[in-house]
Amino acid sequence: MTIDGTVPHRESAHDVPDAEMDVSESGSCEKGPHAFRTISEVADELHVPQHTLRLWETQFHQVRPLKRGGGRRYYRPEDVVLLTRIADLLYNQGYTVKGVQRLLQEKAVLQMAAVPQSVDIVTSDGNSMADAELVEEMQTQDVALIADYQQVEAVVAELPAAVEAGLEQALVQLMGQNVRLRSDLADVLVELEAIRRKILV
DNA sequence: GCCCACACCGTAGTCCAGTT
DNA sequence: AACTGGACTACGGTGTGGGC
Repeated sequence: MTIDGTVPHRESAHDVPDAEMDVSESGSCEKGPHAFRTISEVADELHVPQHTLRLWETQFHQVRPLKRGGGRRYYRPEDVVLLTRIADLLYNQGYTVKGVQRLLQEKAVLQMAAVPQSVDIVTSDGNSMADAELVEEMQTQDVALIADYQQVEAVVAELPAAVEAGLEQALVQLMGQNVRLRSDLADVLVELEAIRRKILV
C-alpha cells in the first residue's frame, strides 16, 4: 500500500497506519478529505511554497505534522485546516506572523474559558481538535450544565425555608454562570461556523 | 519645532549546501 | 523528493543627527 495513488512507493507500508490513509483500490486517485498529505501536496493546495510551510512550523507551535521515516512530514486534515486559516490571515487579512500567533493563542484561551475543566482545545500532543469534535464536546457540556441546573432546582424545591435563602443565592449564581457559558458557547460556535464556511469555499 | 537623510533593526521570507 | 540549518535579501519601521 502507498500513501496515495499519485505518489507510489514513497514509504514502506508500515510507515503510516492504513486506517488514516484514504486510498482507492485502483491506485490512481485523488486524496479524500481525511487523507494525510505530504508537504508538496499541502503546498500545492494552499499555493504556498514548501519552505514557507516549514517556516510556519517553527513559528506556529500549533502546526505539528506527523513525522515518519526520514523525517518526512505528513499533514493531517486538521493541520491542513489550520494552515489554510493561517494562510488566509497572513495573505488575505493582512495579519503579521505575530498577529496570527496572538490570535491563535487568544482563541485557545477563549475556548478553554467557555467550557471550563473539560475541553482541551489543544490536545496533549499539542494538536488542535477537529471542529466537529469541539462542537460535539461543547454541546455535551451544555446538556450536562442544564441537567445540573434542573437537579439543583429540584433539590431546592424540597428544602425547608431556613436554608432556602442561601441556596437560592447559589442558584442565582449558577443561573448567571449558565447564561455566561451559553453566551460564550454561542460566540465560539459562530466563530467555528465562519471558519468552516471559509474552508468550504 | 520641523523636515530630511541616513543608519539600524525586526520581520518575513528565500536560497543553498549537504544529508536522508 | 524531502530534510535541516544557516546565511542572505527585501522591505518597512524607528531612532538620530544636522540644517533651516
